[in-house]
Amino acid sequence: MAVAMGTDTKTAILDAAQALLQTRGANGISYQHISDTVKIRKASIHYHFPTKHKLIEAVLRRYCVNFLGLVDAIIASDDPAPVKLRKYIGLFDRTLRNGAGQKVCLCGMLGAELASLRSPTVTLLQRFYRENALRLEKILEEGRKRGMLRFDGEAKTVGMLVFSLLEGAMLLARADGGVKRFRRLTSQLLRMVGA
Amino acid sequence: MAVAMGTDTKTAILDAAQALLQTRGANGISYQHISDTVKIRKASIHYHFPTKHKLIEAVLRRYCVNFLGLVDAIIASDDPAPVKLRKYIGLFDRTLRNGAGQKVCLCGMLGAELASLRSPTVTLLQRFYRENALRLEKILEEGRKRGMLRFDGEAKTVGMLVFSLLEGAMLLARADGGVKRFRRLTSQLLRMVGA
DNA sequence: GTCTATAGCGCGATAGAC
DNA sequence: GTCTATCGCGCTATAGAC
Repeated sequence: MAVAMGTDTKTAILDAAQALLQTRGANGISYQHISDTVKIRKASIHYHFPTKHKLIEAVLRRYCVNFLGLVDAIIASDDPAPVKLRKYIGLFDRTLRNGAGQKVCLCGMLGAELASLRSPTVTLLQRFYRENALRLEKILEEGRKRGMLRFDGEAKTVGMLVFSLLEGAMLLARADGGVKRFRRLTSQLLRMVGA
Repeated sequence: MAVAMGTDTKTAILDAAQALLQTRGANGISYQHISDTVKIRKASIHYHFPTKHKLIEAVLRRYCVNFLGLVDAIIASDDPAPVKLRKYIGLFDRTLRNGAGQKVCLCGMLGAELASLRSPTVTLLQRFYRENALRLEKILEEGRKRGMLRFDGEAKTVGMLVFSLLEGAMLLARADGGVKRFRRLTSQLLRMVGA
């Protein structure tokens, strides 16, 4: 038996931990919370992830790979830049929708709790921010060159701005306005970059 | 003796709690942290604020009043709209600077921890967001009418966008780029509303 | 109004049986 | 790999002396 597909315990723990992290944050969850979701005793979680820090790091690492993979797929397509941008925004929109308006981007959440995180996790977070800004820069610059986007200033700066807005809008949408508000903001953003 | 000015214990606790909340969040601090800062035993804090929730609520209430007061002063001045906008952004910039790059807006932080907060605190948070967006709308609309700002779309939506960006940019700036990055983003934002 | 002492609980983590 | 049991600690909150 190579892999016990689907019901892999490690994956189930990562899934539960990620969902909890996206709603309550690192300081707001415990092994007990995870144990309540996955049908496993809290002590057993330590077999798969010896410490809480290691667990968070593992969740974050998987999240980054998955997310950036989706972004790269969007970039690799031959959609025009405005569509790529819409699809990119759709990744955040989906999180808000799937989480019943209670989840935010994992990296936005952990960014708020930065002071409680350890070095490998902080480094991963920084890389995630940079990689996203970089990919947005690419989309924006390409779109502008081909005349399908229109904005002043460096694409790099606008890329960071778009990313920062998405993280901020997600956070605030949860408290007030929900997905509807989030969409109004992202539509306005698209307008401001000429999409 | 009416008031023991300056060294009011209650105020000292609020100050310490606010600073800690802005760096570590509600779930990241304890009465012990506050006790380490203010020279008072942790049990004594309960005399002034019976529960942690009440303490957080009190910090938030004071923060909202102070912040919105500053915003109203900016609006009441006869500066042109672009200057008002710059001054408004300056409020966030100052927090980032004064906190040695470790503090974010209290309401951005608590927004991330929304799921751990109780009803009166959540309501205050929502009000803070709305009041800020409302005031930004006012500045933006006035600036556009007088031809000193230029942007497409509803001033209300752009107001929410500006506020969301500031909260998001602050959060991310702490992890990567600091005040310098924050300023690059806000300069770009001003450019995008024609300031 | 501040203190010491402590109740009572939940936490992360470990030991050792199965 | 998962369990039960438990350690040791930090937390919020309370009781009662001063």
